[in-house]
Amino acid sequence: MPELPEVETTRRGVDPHVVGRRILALSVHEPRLRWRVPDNLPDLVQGQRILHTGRRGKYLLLGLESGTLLLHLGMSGSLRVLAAETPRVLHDHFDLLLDSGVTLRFNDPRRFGSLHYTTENPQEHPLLKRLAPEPLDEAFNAEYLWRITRKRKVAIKQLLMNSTLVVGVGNIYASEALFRARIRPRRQARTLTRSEVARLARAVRTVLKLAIRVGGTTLRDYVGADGNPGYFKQKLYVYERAGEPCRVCATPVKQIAQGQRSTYYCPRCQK
DNA sequence: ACGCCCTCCTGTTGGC
DNA sequence: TGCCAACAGGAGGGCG
Repeated sequence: MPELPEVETTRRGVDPHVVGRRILALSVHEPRLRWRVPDNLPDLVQGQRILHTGRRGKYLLLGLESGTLLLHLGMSGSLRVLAAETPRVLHDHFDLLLDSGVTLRFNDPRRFGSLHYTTENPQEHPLLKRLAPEPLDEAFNAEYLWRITRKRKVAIKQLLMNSTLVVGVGNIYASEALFRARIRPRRQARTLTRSEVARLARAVRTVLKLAIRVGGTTLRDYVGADGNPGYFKQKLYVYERAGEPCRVCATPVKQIAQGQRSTYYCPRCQK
């Protein structure tokens, strides 16, 4: 599923095809996404030039002349760069047609994705303004993680997936970061020591950067803007490896449930 | 402030 | 083979 590395991969794939292009039309085929796409959105963006792309957490941003488009890929979404005449397939929900003959086409079987437009500073948008610091920015460091973990009883894995505390980390990278930091996912956040917090902050950054480098993780649906899958699946230590030998110590990987989500860890490597 | 539970939707898988 | 429940990568909103 699209977590930070998949969204960043999509942004990088899309960027050279869209910056400087003009939007000929936004065609919404299915407005019923996570939030209904407003009927007047096509009128608002038509004719505008795309000035830059950006990302905030798992939101992909397209900076236009008079505003910003905010796209979330949800659980099963992908945004592809295609020739405008490419036939649509099931679950293609909108097309952003550009003056180059290319279209940005959004496909999302589960419709948990979303598309918003704002003419204000996008960082002040209700969906973005409460998000935690970017994990690849300086502000996300051991000191920050130490501070937010001190009084929290919640399991550290669930804390990693709370976007007001840490952004960009979903179910896959939470398990992977905890493995790399050698910390058990069920540990209460406040019980982590200084050195564990430092290892975890580093592990989050490392795992996200490595995943970006290989185009993200494709388990089922995800493809980048060019239609290619990501290759980080081959580098997963624990995710979806229940019963298989730990790549470090060969102990069988365990699977547990936390908040209705699967978590994977090595009972020997992680304390 | 925090923690928990529910919800949105479709597709796939596994058990009986 | 068919049916059905459980589950799948997110996260906002509401409640106590």
